Amino acid sequence: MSVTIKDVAKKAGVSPSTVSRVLSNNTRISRETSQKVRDVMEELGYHPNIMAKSLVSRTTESICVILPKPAEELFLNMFFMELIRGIVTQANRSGYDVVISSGGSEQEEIEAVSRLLKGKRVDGAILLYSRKDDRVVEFLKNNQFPFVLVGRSEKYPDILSVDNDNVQAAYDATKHLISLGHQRIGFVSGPPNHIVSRDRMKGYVTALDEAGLAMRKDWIVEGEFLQESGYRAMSFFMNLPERPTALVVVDDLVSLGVLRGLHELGYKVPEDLCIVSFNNLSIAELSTPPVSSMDIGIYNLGYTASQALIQSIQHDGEQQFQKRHIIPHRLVIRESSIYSPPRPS
Amino acid sequence: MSVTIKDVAKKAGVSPSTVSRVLSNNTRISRETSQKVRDVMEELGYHPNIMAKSLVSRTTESICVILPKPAEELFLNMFFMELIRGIVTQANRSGYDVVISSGGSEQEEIEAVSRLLKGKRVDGAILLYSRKDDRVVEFLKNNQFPFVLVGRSEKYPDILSVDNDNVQAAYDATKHLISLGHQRIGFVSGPPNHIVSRDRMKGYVTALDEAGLAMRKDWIVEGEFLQESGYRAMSFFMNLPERPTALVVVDDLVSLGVLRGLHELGYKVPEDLCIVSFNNLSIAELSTPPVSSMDIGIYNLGYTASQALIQSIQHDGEQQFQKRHIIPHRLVIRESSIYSPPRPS
DNA sequence: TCTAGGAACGCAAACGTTTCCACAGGGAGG
DNA sequence: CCTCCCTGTGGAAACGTTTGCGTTCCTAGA
Repeated sequence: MSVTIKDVAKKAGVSPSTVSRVLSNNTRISRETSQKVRDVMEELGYHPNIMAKSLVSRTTESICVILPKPAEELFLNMFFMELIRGIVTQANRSGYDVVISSGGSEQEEIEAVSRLLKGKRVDGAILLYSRKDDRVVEFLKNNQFPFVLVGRSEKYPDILSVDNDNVQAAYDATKHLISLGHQRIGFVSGPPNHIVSRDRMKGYVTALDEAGLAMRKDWIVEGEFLQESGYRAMSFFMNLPERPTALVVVDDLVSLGVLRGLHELGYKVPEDLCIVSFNNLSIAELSTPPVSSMDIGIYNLGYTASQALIQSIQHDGEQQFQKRHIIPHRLVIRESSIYSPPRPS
Repeated sequence: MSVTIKDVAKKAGVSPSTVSRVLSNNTRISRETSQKVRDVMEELGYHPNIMAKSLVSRTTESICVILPKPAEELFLNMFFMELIRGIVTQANRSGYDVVISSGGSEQEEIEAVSRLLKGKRVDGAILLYSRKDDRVVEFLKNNQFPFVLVGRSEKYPDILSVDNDNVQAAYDATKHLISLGHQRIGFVSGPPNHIVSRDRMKGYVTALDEAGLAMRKDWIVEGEFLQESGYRAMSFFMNLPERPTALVVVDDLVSLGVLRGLHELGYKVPEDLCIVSFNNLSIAELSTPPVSSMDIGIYNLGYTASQALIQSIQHDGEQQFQKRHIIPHRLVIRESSIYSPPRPS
């Protein structure tokens, strides 16, 4: 049927082992033989059978990435796609393939990952989410499978992971507003049980502290990572007797809600309220007005995760590699935060 | 090392062949034997080695999807992710895995697909884009590899493909504006060499024709699938002596540009201009105001593509299956088009 | 009682690689 | 001149399955 290593061997007048060695760039093969074999491979249109190779070499040169369950998916599409691009690009560059698996329930995820890893279809896995007490992490850890987590696990701080320094990022974002002269800065947060909400809140508070500004409980609102959260926060904030002049918002999507809320209430951004948000998804740039956002290097997160995983696969056992990778963030300043409030009397 | 079919056989007191037959739900295995084998598999934590299986059965039970080159990627992330979700969900449901491959140049794409298909890593491929004279399509066709195209190929109309009826969709969108009483309707198109631009333009023109409305060349603007295009189109349209009261816009992203342009010029949507656009990406819902958009069932496109491909893989040769699949569209009406113009004098 | 045929299972050959071991030939060192 | 090592190559086993064919046993029909 298709042309095998034996066909090439026969035609080139060598043994299959020699052809195999040419394939793997083995030294100890003479220049001439090597070239002759390569010519024959070209001539016959030979492509090595990856399955056969994997079977004997016990390595598949591919990794899998588990998409989180679809519950909270919709608005995260841009985020994931960017991440996947980073992962796939790096993996391909290292000669690895990427298998995508969609998670349903946590149990289904475990079954999928189990089938892929125990069935030796992939050499390792990338996990895209850190829920609290993640059983998938536990499963992978117990079975000694190579894997990397994009995000942070509170329960297992020592596992291979790639993440941002969210505390510092929020600190920087807040600092930016302070440097513009804002003294009354609010915070629209995400769900309090999410580690990222807590980290960003922490950075916000630290920055205020350091600047000697008051941290006011009524200027902090918790919600979901949804547009509605931002929308609702506005009707709350803008009805306060004393209002903030600037806002740190935990996510771009929430910012969109903030923007709409302000628009409906007749307020202007940035004149009435300055906004800095997080993640720098494309919607941050596309909204009216464009909103300043903390770029967290999503592509880079994926790229680095892939790199770290493959490294840990290839140098199995050696523990000298870095466990936690921190991807740098960078504030992208746009219209929503280019206004300084009038000096307080 | 890991537990194989032989271990199970030994422990269950049967031959490897029997275990294999249990695995494939072969009849002619007695209930008791089958159950005993299953118990042992459970007990030993057996997982079949997918590579070994593929090697002998000559089928990998996986497909690949080729992401288009990153040039025009950025704003398409949401689109692709949704598509991929559909693909992966259906594939997994059919017991298939999905390998993602990122295209660089067209040549690189061919090499990737060649390696995956000739190397027998995957059984078929999904192509996500129809450029004109696509060499990848040609390559797959010539090599008789199973594949499906999401979109339409002008050069090869007879290949397996999944697409929308863009002519009809544009017709429906335009009709919607007409039924609101609009008589002066413009069209913001994409690149004229894109098949989708032409199809949508055609539907727009047909609807106007049918309603006896004038098709005016100066109310049609061609551009890119970019926000800037919409933005520029506005400074053009709104300076016209006679302006349209409604606009059909070829893509949600372009609509965002339109929205921003109008905002800056001080016009209001929908009072000054109604907008209907295409694709119904999440940004259409999240913008201010939310814009009416023709939902083209992106997830469904992916799901159906995957289904069609797997079907064609499994029933190789039999030609009785549908070649072109059309995914239904559905207009989602939002604020941007809930205004009827004053009756013309 | 004999035989045909079906049900349940075992044997062994593939699938296309990689890799350990063996081996031939040649040059260098003693 | 003999041995040793090194270079370049071939032989063959192994990786973990599937599957065609063969075998055994049992039942039913003649």
